[in-house]
Amino acid sequence: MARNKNPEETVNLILEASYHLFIEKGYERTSIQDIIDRLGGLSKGAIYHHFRSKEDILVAVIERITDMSNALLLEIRDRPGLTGKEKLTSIFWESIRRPIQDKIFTAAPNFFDSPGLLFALLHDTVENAAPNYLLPILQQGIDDGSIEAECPEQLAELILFVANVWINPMIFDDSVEDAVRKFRVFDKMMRGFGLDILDERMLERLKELAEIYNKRK
Amino acid sequence: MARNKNPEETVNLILEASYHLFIEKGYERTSIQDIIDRLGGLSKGAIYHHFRSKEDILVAVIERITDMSNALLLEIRDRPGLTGKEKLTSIFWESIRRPIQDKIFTAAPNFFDSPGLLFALLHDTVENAAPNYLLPILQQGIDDGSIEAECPEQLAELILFVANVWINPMIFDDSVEDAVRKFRVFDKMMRGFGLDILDERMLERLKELAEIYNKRK
DNA sequence: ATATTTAATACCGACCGTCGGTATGTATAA
DNA sequence: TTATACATACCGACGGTCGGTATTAAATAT
Repeated sequence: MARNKNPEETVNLILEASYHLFIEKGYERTSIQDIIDRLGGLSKGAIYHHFRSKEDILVAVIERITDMSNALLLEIRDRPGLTGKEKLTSIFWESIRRPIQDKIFTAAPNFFDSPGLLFALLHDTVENAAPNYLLPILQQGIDDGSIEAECPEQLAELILFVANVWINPMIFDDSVEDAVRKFRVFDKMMRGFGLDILDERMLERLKELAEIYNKRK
Repeated sequence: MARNKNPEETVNLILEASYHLFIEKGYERTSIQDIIDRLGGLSKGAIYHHFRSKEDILVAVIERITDMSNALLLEIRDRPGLTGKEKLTSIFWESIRRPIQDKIFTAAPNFFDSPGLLFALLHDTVENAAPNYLLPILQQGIDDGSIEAECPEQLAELILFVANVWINPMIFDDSVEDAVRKFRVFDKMMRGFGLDILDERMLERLKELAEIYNKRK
């Protein structure tokens, strides 16, 4: 392949190809050669010019995914004119209304063949998303009186944790009924913390999603 | 190495060696040669006589770990003369009193370098532990009136999920205070489900554990 | 301004060591 | 004698390296 004047494009191409391959085949089962083939013309040397290792590519890909999935949290956190509780409600409603991780979950029926990806999301949840995005929202809620919490750091972790790793993959559950039950249990958990932010509108939308995804199997 | 009269011993040796290596170095970074070296004398042919692949060894090792960590659940589930709620309390108290996963967590400061292991525990939680061990206990509690739950299947999943993946690794948290906060949030969550099973005795024991593990770092 | 040199870098592809896995052989237990 | 517990030589594929080439931008000279 001819030399590119602005190499960022090449980096993007590599990441794009790797992203799809990692999701389709899993990280371990994707070889450098696979990436080269998909890029059609780019050489091994080129890849190793831009990345130090295969794992380095994975890290960059994961960063993309987490950035993408955190974009909504970031935007809502800084959205003006809302109470903390309203922001929390917005997060759940909007992430259900237009599921960001669509591409990941739909394109990757063997998402669970790639523990690395799931684990990376988990790691990001604890190290980044919870303290930097959800915690400030809870704090604001505590300040403006719309939320009550004794240990907001841990509560933020728990909520994102359960939402990302337990609730989110529910679309793979064998039945819509199970998805609804998960939603109810999650709702009860949130109410236990004084957070009555889930409503019937969300449940209806959830059923829609569950049905759509179930049909694809 | 000479031929062993009962080959089960050889299988055990292979699993034992692999178990430690997987925990110390992670699965990916452990080579078959590493296992051979650790076994001292046994050959590659021997290993591939007893196992079809490296992944096959991993599966067997994971089965050992999950069996070990489920042994307590199994025993308590079938323990006679207790209400469902009392059994639930027993699970938490006894798993804190003598932490089963001691060996895993202490021997593996890079446990999180092995997403595969963590993921396997997670998978076992959803597919095995929750439906086969915790759910019957919740069901019994519902029957004998000591527990109230609308969706026991999902509740069992959630509880084990949070306990295994969020609470259990807390010993690696930077401070004892954070561990205590996690415990409080978890307690509040359980009380939200009408399960007031955690008490001060557990908290004290937890502080002990957290202090012990923190000193090792 | 234009031409020439220089240094940096985007990219190539042959090559290397290591890995998981296999084929074949040998010794021992039943 | 036959099945099996093990040994060993070997294979292809893998991640990664390295010397080299082509292209570009910056520095310098004209």
